Parts: sequence; C-alpha cells; structure tokens
Amino acid sequence: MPPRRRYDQYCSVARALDLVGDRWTLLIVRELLAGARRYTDLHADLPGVSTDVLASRLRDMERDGLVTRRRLPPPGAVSVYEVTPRGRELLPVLQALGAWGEAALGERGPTDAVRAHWFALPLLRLLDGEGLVEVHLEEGLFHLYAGSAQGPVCGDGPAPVEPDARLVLDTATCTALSRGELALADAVRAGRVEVGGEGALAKALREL
Amino acid sequence: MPPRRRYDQYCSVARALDLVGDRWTLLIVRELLAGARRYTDLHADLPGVSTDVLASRLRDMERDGLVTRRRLPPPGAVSVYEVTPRGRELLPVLQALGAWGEAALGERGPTDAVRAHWFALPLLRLLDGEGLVEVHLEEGLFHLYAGSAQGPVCGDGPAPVEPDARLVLDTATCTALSRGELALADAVRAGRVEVGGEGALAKALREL
DNA sequence: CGGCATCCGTGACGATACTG
DNA sequence: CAGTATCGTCACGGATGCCG
Repeated sequence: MPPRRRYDQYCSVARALDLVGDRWTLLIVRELLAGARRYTDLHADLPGVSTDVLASRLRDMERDGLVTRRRLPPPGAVSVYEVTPRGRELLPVLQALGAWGEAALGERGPTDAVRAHWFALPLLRLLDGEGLVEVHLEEGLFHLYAGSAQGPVCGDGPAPVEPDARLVLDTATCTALSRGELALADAVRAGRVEVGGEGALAKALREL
Repeated sequence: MPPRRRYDQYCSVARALDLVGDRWTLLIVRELLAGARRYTDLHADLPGVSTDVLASRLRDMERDGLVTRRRLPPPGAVSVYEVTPRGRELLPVLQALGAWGEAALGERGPTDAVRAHWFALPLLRLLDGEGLVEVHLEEGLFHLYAGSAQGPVCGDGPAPVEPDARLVLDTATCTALSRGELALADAVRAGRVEVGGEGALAKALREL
C-alpha cells in the first residue's frame, strides 16, 4: 500500500491538512465534540458518508491520535468513539471555519440535513464563560459548556445537571446571533429568545 | 453537469467545507495571501498539483468569490490571481490550522518542499501589530505586514519599503517560536535571531 | 442489531502531452 | 505563458453481505 496521499510540504498548514483535510474528517470531529458516539450514531448524523469511508476515517483518526475507541463495560458491550485532547484542540479550527461559513449558510435548502447540536459551536463563542447552557431549538435541544477547558464542549439532549441558563429560540435567531447581526440582549428584548435558569447570565438577560 | 459535491448540511462548518474543503483550495489561499500570483507561479509553489486541478480550483474559487483574476496592463499582458476580501477572511482559518499543525510539523522530510513565505503566517500571530517586518531564512526572505487590516498580509522577497524590523533566523528557531516553545526575546538573547531595523520592535529587541 | 468488509459505478485526482 | 485534452488510478458514495 502506497503511503497515503500527502502534500509533502514543510508547512504547518499543509501538515494539518494532511491529517484533517480529507473529506468528512473535520465533520467527524464536530460530531465527537458533542461527546462519545457509537459508529451507528455517527453514521446517522453524517448523512451521505458511506460506511466504509466512515470506518476508514475513524481508523486513520485513531492512528493519528485524534480519536480513541473505547469498549463500554457490559451490559451494552458496544464501543464508542471519543475525541482525544489532541483532537479537541481542533476546536479553534472548527470555530474559525464556522465563523467564516456563517456568511455562506443562507437559507436551509430542501436537501439540507439539520441537527440541533450543529448550532452549538457558533453559540459557544457567543456565550464564552457563561457555564452550562441548555438550548432549545425546533430541531431539538442540546447543551453546551461555555468556557470549560476540558471535557466535551457540548452534547445532545438536555443538560445532565441543572443548567446555568436555558434558552429557547429558533434557527433564524440562532444564525443571526452567530453572525453578529443581532446581540443576545437585543434578541431577548425583541422576544426572540426566551430565557430560563438561575445562573448569572440568565438573571442578567431577564433584567432587560 | 451535476451540481458539485456538497455535504448538504445546514451547518456553517459544513458550508465552509463545501467552499474550501476540496484538496488544494486552502493552500491556494495561503499562496495568494502573499500577494497576487500568476498561474505559473502558483503551479511552481504548489508542488504536486496538476495543471487541470489548479485551473479547476481557480475557476471554482473565482465563481465563489474567493479570488479574482486581473489582466495586467501591457506590456506584460499576463493575468494574475489575487485573493478577494472574502477570501482574505480565511486568514483566521489558516492561522488556526497552522497553529494546530505546528505540533505535527516535525523535522523536514527528504521529500518535503519548502518556501520561505510559508513561515509568514505563524510569525504573523507572534508579531501582531508590529508593522512591516522583513524575515530572512536560509530558504529565502519574505516580508509581512503584522496588524494591517487589508492588503496582502505577506509577500515574497524584500520589503517594498524600509521595514520596521529585520529578523535573521533559521527554520528551527522559526518553528520553535511558532509553537510557543521559545519567546522572541529569549531567542534574541540566545543569539538565534539577529535584529535589524529602526522600528519600535527592533529597538526593543536590541535593548535586551 | 451494531460494526464493519466487499463489490461496483462514478467522479476526483495526478502525470503527461499538447495547443492558442 | 496559461491553460485544455487525454488517460490511468484512486477515492468516494451506495448497496449488500457477513459475523459477532
């Protein structure tokens, strides 16, 4: 087997792309930043990826130290994939890409898939340092740990413990916030965001 | 022609990757951040890219508003490619990728190509706001505009006007600085960086 | 049923040759 | 100089099958 395709450039950007430049790789990281996932869950949340490509990417990423595979103790006996610290360091890359991609997001097309937690990364920048926030969208709810240095940065479903804030909004408001077109305070004042919870952020927002 | 391959996900990261996720695209942006380039120059500084792929990428990037093609006035009558403001906004993406890739850079392999200006982006973070800096490596020299909001962020060859600082160093020192393993001041004290020029940075470094 | 491996058709890629 | 044309190879996407 010939060595896998590389750029062969002594440049840190090219080296990074050697590791995460393949199709699907960064989106797999995006998924795993929401916590450990089984193979089947990954396949379900990455519509379009074929089974062999997903398996191949996970193998490459494990070899390259981006993800680990862990067997859950019985009962269950399923294995889950999770991101390593090294893989988690790709968060700034995903945030930069996401910030740049906001301008190209546009309206949701008829063939576009959506998952609620895909909105977590943009909000993470906005809410930096505000603690555990639970977010409710029409597409579902998720939670994010804004400002935590380790552990998962977000997760699907309700927050595991009482969150510092609870936000109810729609995707249009969500993308407007992410693009910086709308300030969170203004969105709350305009009634486009409902605020719950007892953390500092939640109280401050309700004061408006 | 069927619509080109997209992820079809309503997610800003996926949308960004639809536009810049193809092989070579981000490296073309890296090249053009060093200023306008002719087709042949791009081909020479991107070893491994085939002529048709390069032409195809440039066409896609022009259509997507990342680059523009400009015909130089005669004599010369050659056309050059340059990055648009929208394309220039990819700088944070390249910096994040570069910062992450530093850890994987390692030693220069026997098949690795090198260009001096590939070290500009990492140094740009380090020297942010210090003005026009000319950098001398064994591989060549380049200059960078640290902290300018527009215009090219770097360029090959000597600075077009008298730079605020002139730094002479080797690639090992350069990567150590980029990784944050070495502070610029310490590198100067250790004699690993020679400092010239009359700007604030240059004078401060010589004070040590 | 979850976690792949295999097969196959299509498109993307890389090298070379050629042209306005 | 700046690409287009051609072609062999490989990566990708979709479907199906195997095996615990």
